[in-house]
Amino acid sequence: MTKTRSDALTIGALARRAEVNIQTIRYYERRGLLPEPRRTESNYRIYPADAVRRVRFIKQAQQLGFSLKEIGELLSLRAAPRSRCEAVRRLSEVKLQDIGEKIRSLEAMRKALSKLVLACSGRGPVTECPILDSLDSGEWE
Amino acid sequence: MTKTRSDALTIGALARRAEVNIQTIRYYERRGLLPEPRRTESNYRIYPADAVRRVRFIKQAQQLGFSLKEIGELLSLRAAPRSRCEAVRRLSEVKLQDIGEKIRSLEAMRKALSKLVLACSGRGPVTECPILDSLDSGEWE
DNA sequence: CTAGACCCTATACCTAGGTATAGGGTCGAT
DNA sequence: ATCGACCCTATACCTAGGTATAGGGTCTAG
Repeated sequence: MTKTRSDALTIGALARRAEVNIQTIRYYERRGLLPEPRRTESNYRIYPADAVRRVRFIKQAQQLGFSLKEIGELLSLRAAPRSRCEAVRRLSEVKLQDIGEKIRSLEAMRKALSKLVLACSGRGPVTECPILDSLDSGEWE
Repeated sequence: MTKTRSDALTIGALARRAEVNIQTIRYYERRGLLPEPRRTESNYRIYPADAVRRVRFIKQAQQLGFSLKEIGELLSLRAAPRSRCEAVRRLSEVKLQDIGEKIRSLEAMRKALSKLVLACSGRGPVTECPILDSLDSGEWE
């Protein structure tokens, strides 16, 4: 009793299973992240069941911080049988560096801002607010 | 010899001193972050010298992570003589929390991705790449 | 046979923070 | 008087990642 291949999906079914909006599927297709699927006679898209995995791949990669453009590169690498794992690792390392920079930048913000918040009693008129004052003078740098 | 008030600036001079694009000044005006300045007879904007501080205030606040919308709130607070420093501190605390969340989210990304990079030898064909594999299966969650 | 749920394309709109361009007018020096 | 540097408005464009709408066609259950 092998499953006969009636595991084909309409776009709506794919979107529900992959937990994205229908429009998002079409958008990914336009962006080249999903291949153009077969069509029925009435021009409806029909997807094989494993299209769900493909969409989830994209979502997972986004959660790791990859942009859609970068995800396109990952997918091309995956599709090219001659490519080496090395290339994937390189993209990932670049992304790790990006993430590190973002974290550092946010930590600098946090440090500067929390210093200001500590300096601010919360009492007193806004004209004496140390937060506004320092934004004005740029002292906090 | 007090400086006579010929310290008025054209938009270009203001932009140069505040180190922003001319278009940015006009954009801030449209967004309500800069008040509409006086005009010459020929309809040129003219700014008092301390408009430079105002623009820098905006830039500094951006560097602390405030959006232009939030900066608008800070500026309104500053302009309202009855408002209390308390309100400024509240906005800043909310912003600190935002920043903290972003950092946590980036750290989760970093952790997950660096685990994958460590698992990847960089050798071998892409079909055996542990990074791509795990994106596909979602195991790394 | 008709209502409702689905699908199609094309186009516009959204947030956020700007930047660029077209088609003008003005000002100062030579 | 004319050249270049400046200014004006209005509008379009940009990145990133979608979402919404208009105006259609299709499919299926009752």
